[in-house]
Amino acid sequence: MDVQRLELLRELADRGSVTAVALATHRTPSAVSQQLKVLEREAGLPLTQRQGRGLVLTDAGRALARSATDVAVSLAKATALWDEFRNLATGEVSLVTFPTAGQMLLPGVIKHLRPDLVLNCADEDPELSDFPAFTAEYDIVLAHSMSGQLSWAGRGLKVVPLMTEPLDVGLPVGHPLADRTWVRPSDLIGETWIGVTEGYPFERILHAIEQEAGARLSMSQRFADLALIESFVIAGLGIALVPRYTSGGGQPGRLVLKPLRGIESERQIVALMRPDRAERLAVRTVIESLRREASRVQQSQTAK
Amino acid sequence: MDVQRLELLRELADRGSVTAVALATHRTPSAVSQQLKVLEREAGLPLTQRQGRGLVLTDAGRALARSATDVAVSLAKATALWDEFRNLATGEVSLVTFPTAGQMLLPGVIKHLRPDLVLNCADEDPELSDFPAFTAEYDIVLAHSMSGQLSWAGRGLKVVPLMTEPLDVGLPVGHPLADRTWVRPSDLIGETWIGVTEGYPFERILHAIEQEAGARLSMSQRFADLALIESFVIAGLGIALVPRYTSGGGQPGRLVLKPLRGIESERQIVALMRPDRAERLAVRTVIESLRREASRVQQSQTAK
DNA sequence: CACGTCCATGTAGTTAGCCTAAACAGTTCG
DNA sequence: CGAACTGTTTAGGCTAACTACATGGACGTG
Repeated sequence: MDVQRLELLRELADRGSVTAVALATHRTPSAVSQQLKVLEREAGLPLTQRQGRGLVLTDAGRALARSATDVAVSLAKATALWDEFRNLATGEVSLVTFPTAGQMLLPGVIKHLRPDLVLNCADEDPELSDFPAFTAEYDIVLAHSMSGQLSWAGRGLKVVPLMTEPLDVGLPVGHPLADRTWVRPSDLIGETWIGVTEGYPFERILHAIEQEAGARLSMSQRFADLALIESFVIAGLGIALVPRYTSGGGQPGRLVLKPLRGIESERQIVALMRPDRAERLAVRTVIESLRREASRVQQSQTAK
Repeated sequence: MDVQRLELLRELADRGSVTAVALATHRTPSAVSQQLKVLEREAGLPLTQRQGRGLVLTDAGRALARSATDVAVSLAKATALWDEFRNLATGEVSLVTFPTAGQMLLPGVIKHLRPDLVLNCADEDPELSDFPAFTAEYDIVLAHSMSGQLSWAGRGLKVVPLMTEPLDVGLPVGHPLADRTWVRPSDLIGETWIGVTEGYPFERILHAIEQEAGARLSMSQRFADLALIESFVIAGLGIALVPRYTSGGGQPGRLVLKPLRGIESERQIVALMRPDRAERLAVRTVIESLRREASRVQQSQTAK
């Protein structure tokens, strides 16, 4: 019933290997192994079992790891409480984001943060990696999903919605649809598309357009980087689905955005966290700042 | 943010002195003092302050102690969970009761308990001592209160209602009211009463009778022990307010119970626990058994 | 099929942290 | 004023968790 040992079990559940846990907790694998063994003896039933050269949790181990999370949460609440008493939301907070969200939100957030609260940011390509898994490494993970679709439910992570961003159709100036105020799926038949990489969330909306319009879209290129996609659109090589608030920043006036009607076309930007980390005062402060910044961006954009 | 230290702070909040904490946790006062000092240094703000020769918590200390309870609860839940996995509700559970509840419930409970779950019982006089305070010493505290009146709210204790027991008017055989099916407050004017000790919960109902009947009751004796009261009633020295399910056991047929109408005359029997202890599997098992036994008693009595 | 690699886990030695013991200091009361 | 309480300090021992190193399976490869 030792908390440190429970925490180790929890880390094992999250990271999947003794070595990874050891690395993350600044210990030798031997120390981790020993402590887990003690925990197992205390529990009186096997919590782990070998699988190949690795180690996996048993059902009992997983259940215990889950309740270890509750312990970690209440402990984090306690430390947050006394941070509030001293009212200093200080310390370091780490964050990963996908590029567009970082570009849209982070500069504003960092500008308004107290100097003694350092926010360490990094970016990752959302389609290359399992974003929820980053919650083991980073305090805050900015991720996006299509509306309604909660791809990271049930993992026991805390999900804080920050904003919903419409996805518009990006056109080059002079395009036949460029003087419309909005477009429908049926308008888009026959166009050449600059697509996103396979598996990217935008993909679903393109499929929805195909279903609605009753025709397949021709997809000439597939890119992950938004700026690259835009440059292709501007060059007249095709049209693309782009997030409204983060598009056209590089070459203003040369890219035309048209709202898409007849289909729900938006993405949700959320913050993902391990529940215990979400309780930290410094983390909560950053989240609050993110929410403010997000609504500020949304306000200023809809005002246009 | 060490759990053991938080636990110590919590104990200090509950018990009020370093020595008491040391005694309860099988340590020397020195050890407790040192750990509290470390905690205070970690917290960065004073958690305790001297008062006379004793020690009291500051506001911050109390707040931290409260969140320490949450930690203790989640930890207890974790250990309970793994006890469930091994499904052995084993170990020791301690319990205090006031005499009548113990007489009514405990034999039946202990009879149905697994032999490897030892229940250590004790009784205390409810008016002599602060019952909620016993939760520091015992896992389960059986207490009673008048209906509606929750004298132990807000202390952060877990309260589990077990049963409500009517309080009847006890009469000697041959008493003028003995052939009635029930009595009203106005019927009781002019009687001599055998009362309970000052401050006892029954007191409130006697006052309510006085208010309803519009006259003061004459109280000749004041006892705490029920059997003593009954013997006085049987001897014709007065009438008394007695709990229905636990009266007349000693000398059956010589005491007559009459329901009291026109006034709510009942007491609630509840179990009081520290919230963390309430989570222990063994404790939960005992509580469940108490509830079953209570409803069994209530069933068999109302069937008469 | 032997070899290197990658895991997890034993073993021995070191160290850090928590405890006891005993002396000390402030407060209350007879 | 001293006896009997409080809680605190200091010194020192012991437990327990860590590191370093060695061991033993499991996987992939030349």
